Amino acid sequence: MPELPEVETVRRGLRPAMEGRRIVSALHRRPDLRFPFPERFAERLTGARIDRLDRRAKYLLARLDSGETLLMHLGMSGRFTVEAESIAQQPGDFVYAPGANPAHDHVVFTLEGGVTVTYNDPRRFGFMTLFATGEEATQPFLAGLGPEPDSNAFEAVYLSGALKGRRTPVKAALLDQKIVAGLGNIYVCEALWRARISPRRLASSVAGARTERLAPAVRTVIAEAIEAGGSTLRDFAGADGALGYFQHRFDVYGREGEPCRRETCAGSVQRLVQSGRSTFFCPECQR
DNA sequence: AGGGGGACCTGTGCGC
DNA sequence: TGCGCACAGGTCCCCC
Repeated sequence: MPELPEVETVRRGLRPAMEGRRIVSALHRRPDLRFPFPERFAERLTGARIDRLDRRAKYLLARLDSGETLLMHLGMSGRFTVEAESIAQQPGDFVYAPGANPAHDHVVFTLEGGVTVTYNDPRRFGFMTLFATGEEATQPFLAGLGPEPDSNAFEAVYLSGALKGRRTPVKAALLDQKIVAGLGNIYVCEALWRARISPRRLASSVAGARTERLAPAVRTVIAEAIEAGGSTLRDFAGADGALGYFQHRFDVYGREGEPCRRETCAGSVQRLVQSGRSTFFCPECQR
């Protein structure tokens, strides 16, 4: 799945297709994804205009003029495709991304102007729900999320406080969406490499100079990945062929056995498993 | 209460 | 070529 940069890339791709358009019809082809669709899902969407498409952490939030917000999460393998004869293709726009098995087209939104937005998700870890706009603070998925990496709130002093006393490897702490919103397995590995911090180091021992390096490392890796249009791995197809090239810039993720990219380092990238998930790091320069 | 592990799914790629 | 296993971007839930 997509992590924050991929979700942001999807948001930017979907905006011209969705914002300002009414939903002519909505269709879900099964009763559930990860969770059941909410009551009267299609009915509540039909006729509503999408005023704005926002993002918080890895959630897409479509603000509707009905007073509700459509919350969408892509899980591990979710992808949106757009078919829109009426939208002139501009550099950076979405185009239909072929290759998805249509058996996993679970949701189809038909919008004004001949625009069709289809949600495809083979593993079905994604989900959609509706809530009253303004109720974000009591929404289980949104309440308690940590700051966005690009927000002023996310800086070394905050991070130091958030990691303090945590008896867990720093890698696990950075995956905790309550500490910082939007990081996933790839960008945590990349940020720790940039900050020269071992993923095995206890979070409680990351403070001072290390948080001074870690907060900007998180911020810049996410910013650069967004700038590159996210990364395109297996299940994540951004859409536009010009997008999604950040994976070519991974310093450690998926590079087991290859040389460390730090010029001053003679080490090589190792893979280990933490909490059942792969971690890639350089044991020479990450301490 | 915090932390670890399993569960939820399907698809792909690799070794035998 | 075929089969079985390991692994994949997330996160919820249960148990310790």
